[in-house]
Amino acid sequence: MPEETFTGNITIRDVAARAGVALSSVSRVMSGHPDVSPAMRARVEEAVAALGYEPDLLAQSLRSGSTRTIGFIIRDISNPLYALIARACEQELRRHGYSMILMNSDGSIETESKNFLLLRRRRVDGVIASLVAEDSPSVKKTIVSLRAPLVLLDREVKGLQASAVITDHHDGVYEATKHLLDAGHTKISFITGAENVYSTRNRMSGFKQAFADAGKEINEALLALGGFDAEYAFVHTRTLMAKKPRPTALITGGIGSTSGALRALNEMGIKIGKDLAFVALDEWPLFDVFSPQISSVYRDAKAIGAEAAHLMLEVLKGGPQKESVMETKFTARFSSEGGL
Amino acid sequence: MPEETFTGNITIRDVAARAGVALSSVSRVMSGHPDVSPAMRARVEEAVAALGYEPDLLAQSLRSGSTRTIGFIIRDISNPLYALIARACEQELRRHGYSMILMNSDGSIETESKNFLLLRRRRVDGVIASLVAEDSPSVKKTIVSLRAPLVLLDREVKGLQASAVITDHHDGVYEATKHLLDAGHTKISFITGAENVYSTRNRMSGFKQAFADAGKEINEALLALGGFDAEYAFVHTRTLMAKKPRPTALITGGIGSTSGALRALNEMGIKIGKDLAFVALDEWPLFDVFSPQISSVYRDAKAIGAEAAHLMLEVLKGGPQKESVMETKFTARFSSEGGL
DNA sequence: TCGTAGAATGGAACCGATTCCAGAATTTTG
DNA sequence: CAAAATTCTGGAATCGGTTCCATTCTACGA
Repeated sequence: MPEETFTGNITIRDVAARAGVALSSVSRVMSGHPDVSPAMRARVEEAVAALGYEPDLLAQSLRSGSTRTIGFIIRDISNPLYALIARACEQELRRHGYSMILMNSDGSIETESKNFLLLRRRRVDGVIASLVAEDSPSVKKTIVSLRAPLVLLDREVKGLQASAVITDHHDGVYEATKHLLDAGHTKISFITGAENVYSTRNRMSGFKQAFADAGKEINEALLALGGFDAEYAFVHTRTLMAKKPRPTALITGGIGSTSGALRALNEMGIKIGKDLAFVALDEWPLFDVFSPQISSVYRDAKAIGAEAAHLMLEVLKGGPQKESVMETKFTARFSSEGGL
Repeated sequence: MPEETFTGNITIRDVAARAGVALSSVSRVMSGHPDVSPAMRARVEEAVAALGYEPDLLAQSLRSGSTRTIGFIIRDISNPLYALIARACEQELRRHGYSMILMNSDGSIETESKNFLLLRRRRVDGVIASLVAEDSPSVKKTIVSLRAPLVLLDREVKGLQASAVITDHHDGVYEATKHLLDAGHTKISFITGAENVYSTRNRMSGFKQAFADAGKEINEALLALGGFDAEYAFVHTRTLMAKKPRPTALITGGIGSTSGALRALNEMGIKIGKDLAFVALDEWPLFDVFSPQISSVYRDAKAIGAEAAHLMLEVLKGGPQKESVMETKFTARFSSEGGL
């Protein structure tokens, strides 16, 4: 009987000693290697069970080169849309034996860059990310240096090897805009992030298409495409709503924008669905319960998260990189009435 | 000039070769060890810069025994309260060089247990968790076997070495209940999770105290203390609201419960603030913007997350385990009017 | 019966760092 | 100026596994 000291953790060495076999044999049994006799398997398994041995994932990772860990970088987990995506993604990754390291970039390119660097040092097997911007050369360089598969969320970066889960905002926004135009609106405001990310460009393309099809002109002065955060939307809602010919309708892109705009409108005493027609892109939980009920362009965050995980697992299995397109759906509710 | 092949990663070996020194010297320079001559430091730093060397965190972890990783186990990251906590916590941990592995337990004790086990195999330096239940012996055993510091969120487990961030729900709930009792309500329903977690017990204690101080009797049949999920609240709201003498007021504990209850009330056509006085424990983003405006017992999720990180860092530095108490605040809004 | 293919096992190198220990170089002390 | 103390540096062991290679043993066909 070997001198097993139970002060530290039980290692493969302890198991080998107890079973009276070589380290390599224990390893083979644990990993299900075919070159193992039934007798050997039984002896090792007995020792493993008796000692309660569990292989150290750190040591395994160092040797095998795979950490079974995926980095997940988003702007802000407290954004309910991202939270739903993250949850579905984590569940799916976990089902396949992967863990998720979560990092918030807080909307800062430097933080985002640092996060990528750190994930590289941690040797993660892959990264799922929603970039702050698509046109940052430093982030791009960092990503290339990762040499690990990448899945982008609603982003398109030229010259980058990556899978992506892309939302087709175009159709949803087109329907929403058409809905407003049909009701007679032309002074339509749009508040969302900058056009250096796919989602904004794609949304604007639906917006423009609707105007073009209706033979109407977009009033560029009513657009505020500068940031996804609530603060930006708050400030610009106030500014836009103070203009001389006031916009009669407002579309906000993203939950932060919607949140900031609603707060500003509330403070200004502007009632949506009455004084102003309002459409939100992306939904809140309980959109259908709270009043005023808000017209929205919906997307299935849970499906997006699961799909991101699938694309990642696919590439990790040696499969090809892919781009999945998720759809959006416009629902007219009370908030998009009135305003004229 | 050594034969540096740039096919793989740059290791400490490459740096040592280029600088013409021993591995140990490079290691000493990198870790800021005092026994290093200025000349040595300069040579090594030149080589590090020239090669772009970054130490492998995996290898460092294996040797040093510290992964600089904290596990974070919660029921559901898509719960906005947890999302805010997680974000603040991650930011704080990141500022101190730690990364966060996020795991959802989905309200299942088995999943929670598996998560703890996995975190142990990953050799995380600590775990921050909001347990599904406090009375599961299997989870308790698993936690003890972790032999890593633990910070509990709103939980008290007897005979467990752990720090904790505890919310003082008592006072907030007391005020809320008093508010309802003062208005003349006695048939007050309460829907939330089971009493095998601290938060429910502490909330019930405030609830009971208010009744006692008012000299009124609690109607036990109007309590539904069985689950934090929306589905449970949905079902029991329907049942409770169908009782012969209908409750005139309803308190829901937690965001899931509130969500399920609101949906049920909406379907049943019961208007809060008019047909029923309603108070929610924990807030949603934009509680003050949506209508009907909901009376609530608020707690600062951001502060809770940051505090959890602090407690963890404290213990990792060798400090003592502690328990921090966060306060709650009741705000009466429109939803708690009417009902009688 | 012997040579050889195949199965099973042990030994050792390796993944990429840290750290202890011994020895060389340098400085201080008597 | 020799001995001792101090400062640096290199070598080797170690963390806990995986995997290649060589060796032994068994079974098979010629």
